Amino acid sequence: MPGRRGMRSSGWGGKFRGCGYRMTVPRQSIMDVLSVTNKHLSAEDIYMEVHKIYSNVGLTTVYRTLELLTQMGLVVKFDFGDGRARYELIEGSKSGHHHHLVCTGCKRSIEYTDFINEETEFLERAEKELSKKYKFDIKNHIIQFYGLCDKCREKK
Amino acid sequence: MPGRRGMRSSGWGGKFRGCGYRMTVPRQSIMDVLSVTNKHLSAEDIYMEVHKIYSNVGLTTVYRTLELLTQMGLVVKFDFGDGRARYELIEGSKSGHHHHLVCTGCKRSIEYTDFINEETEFLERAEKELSKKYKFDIKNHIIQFYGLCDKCREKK
DNA sequence: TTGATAATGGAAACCATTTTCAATAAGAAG
DNA sequence: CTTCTTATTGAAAATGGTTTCCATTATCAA
Repeated sequence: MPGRRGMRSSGWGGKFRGCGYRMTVPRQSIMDVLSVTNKHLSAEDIYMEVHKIYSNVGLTTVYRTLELLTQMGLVVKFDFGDGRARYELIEGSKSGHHHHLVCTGCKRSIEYTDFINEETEFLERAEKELSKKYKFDIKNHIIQFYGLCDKCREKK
Repeated sequence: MPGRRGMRSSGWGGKFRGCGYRMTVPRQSIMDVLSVTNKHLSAEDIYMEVHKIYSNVGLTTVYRTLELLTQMGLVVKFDFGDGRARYELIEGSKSGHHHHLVCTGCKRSIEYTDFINEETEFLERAEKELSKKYKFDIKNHIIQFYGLCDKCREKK
């Protein structure tokens, strides 16, 4: 019976400690929120979600953890132009790899999963070569298409 | 001898008027700055540049114009994570179509033009199909790779 | 030239994100 | 289990890029 007692669910702790960081209650609960959702949440969204369970976790910590996760390459930070950043766990259990269509009018975004296979092939090669050429340790990527959604188009 | 008298250089005026907007001195000067540069400038960068010639153009107007240009699909707005947005004229005379490698450590970005041809083929098809499927009027796109640059990697 | 109204600029307001700092808790060592 | 070092945290205050307000000015169709 491996790992009784502590048994703090998922193995994120190891990941953190492996990078020289500590696993804490706030961090664990933020990971929980991120791995359960299937949408891109803002820092405040996450804060409110975490708050339901641990009402003493502060918004500041949420921001700090999100920054840390981004550095570690576990999370991607998106900017859809509405003034607040969104975060997604890479390969976030739920919705698989995807990209976004962003409306420059209402700033809403649509997630799409089309072409992912063709993309992957192309992106993997690009990633490999760019890493070498520019001495970059590439952790992840984003592709976003900008334009006007159905509703915003007819408004104008 | 077509268009004497006014002869205000480039044909941006028509583009603006065609969309129901007016061509003004601030707008013209912002377009001038954008079409001459070959790097992604922040609103303030543009403001300072414009200010050299027209010291009475306000920062507010720069923001407003940039937003307008983004809506019109003439400009792309980038977020490299350093807290200020960057703007680039599409097909901005100088550097051609390109994408960015963004360092999550120092927030600096590297512009690359590799793979653009292969990309284009793929993206055009994606753009066409996504437009139809999601009823989106796609104006442009971005691709960004995130990771750590050479310097930031050895720091940690 | 004129008039309707789009566009502007400066100052004030916004508000997401960051910084500060004293208090707390993770985890290695004993 | 207790101790000790120090990473982490939370609350409040500060920051600073971007927006909003509004009286004034300028564009351009008629």
